Amino acid sequence: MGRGKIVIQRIDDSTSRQVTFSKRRKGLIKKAKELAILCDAEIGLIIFSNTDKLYDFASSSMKSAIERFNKTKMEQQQLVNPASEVKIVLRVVVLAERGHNSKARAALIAGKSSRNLIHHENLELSRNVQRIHQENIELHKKAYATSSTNGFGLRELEDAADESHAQVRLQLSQPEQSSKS
Amino acid sequence: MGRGKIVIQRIDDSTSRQVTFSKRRKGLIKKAKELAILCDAEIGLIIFSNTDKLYDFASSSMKSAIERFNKTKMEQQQLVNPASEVKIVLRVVVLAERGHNSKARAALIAGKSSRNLIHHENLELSRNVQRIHQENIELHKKAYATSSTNGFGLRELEDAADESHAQVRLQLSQPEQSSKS
DNA sequence: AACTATTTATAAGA
DNA sequence: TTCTTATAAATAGTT
Repeated sequence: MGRGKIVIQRIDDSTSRQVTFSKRRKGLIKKAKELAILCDAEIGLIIFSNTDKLYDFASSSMKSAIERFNKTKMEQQQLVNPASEVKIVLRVVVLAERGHNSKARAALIAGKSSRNLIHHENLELSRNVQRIHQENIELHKKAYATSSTNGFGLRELEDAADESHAQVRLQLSQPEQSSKS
Repeated sequence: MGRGKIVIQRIDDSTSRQVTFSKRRKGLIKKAKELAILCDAEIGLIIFSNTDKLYDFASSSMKSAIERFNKTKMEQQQLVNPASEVKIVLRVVVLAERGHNSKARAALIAGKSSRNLIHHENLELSRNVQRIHQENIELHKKAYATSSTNGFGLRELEDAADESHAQVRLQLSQPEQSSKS
């Protein structure tokens, strides 16, 4: 959309790259805002220039968008994952063959009730999968919680200082006066 | 850009909202891609429809974009924060006046060497700020590390199972054969 | 930093 | 829904 058509490939000239970046970044953020408002969508947009400068837009907050993204991705993973339990059982068999699990190995060598063993291991492993997954979810929660509910983070200190600003100025001048009198 | 001009406000009719969302989302992602290529920028774009469906684009990976975003925000905070040290000192004075710090209060009441005390507290608090900040940075690192280097996460289990897939099939059939012979 | 000729995106209609 | 098309908006190259 300009005097001439362009091909979408890296702009070599650094000056026109910078100019184009400035124009298109502005346009992109505008369109992100419009989409969020028009369609009631939650949007998070992160842009780093090739000079490492950060520009971003979030319709609610970037934290919210990222958390929702991670949550959604994790749920999507969970829907795909039942297959992995089967794979894990297969892996146990391989490990058993390689001598990493003496119980399984013995059963394989004996060639008896390998199906029962596999079923049994399957149950145990399913529980482990569930546990590990739960741990991951909680680690994620904790990870995000730490940055905002640290209890005595810088945000809290600043807010407290801001709140009592007027009083602070008063208090600072009083000791000087009393030591002179 | 259409048959008529529109005002940027939530589209009430759910059908046209859906149609507009579909068109504009596509346009937004296209423009994000173009900006990334033309200007060699790193971009992460997260879009949730009002029906909770996720659409996203990342020029490298969303993980990379989010980590870089968090890292940059943290560094920006650090640059802004020297001011907070001053504020924290002021807060100490306020707290002292309120009786929360007997040492500081005593000095304030005596009206002597409050500047020395403040200077002293400043040094201590600076160290605390540094420590808390470092803790935050490490918590962040840890938070991101846990989701990818859990050691025995599902990814690792799946990869290991995938690797030995062919062998697994062999191993599964052998015990059955040997028990029949 | 503006300008404007063109291209591109898209609102409304089919 | 998908396609069409008139029109609005974005922007490439210029000044």
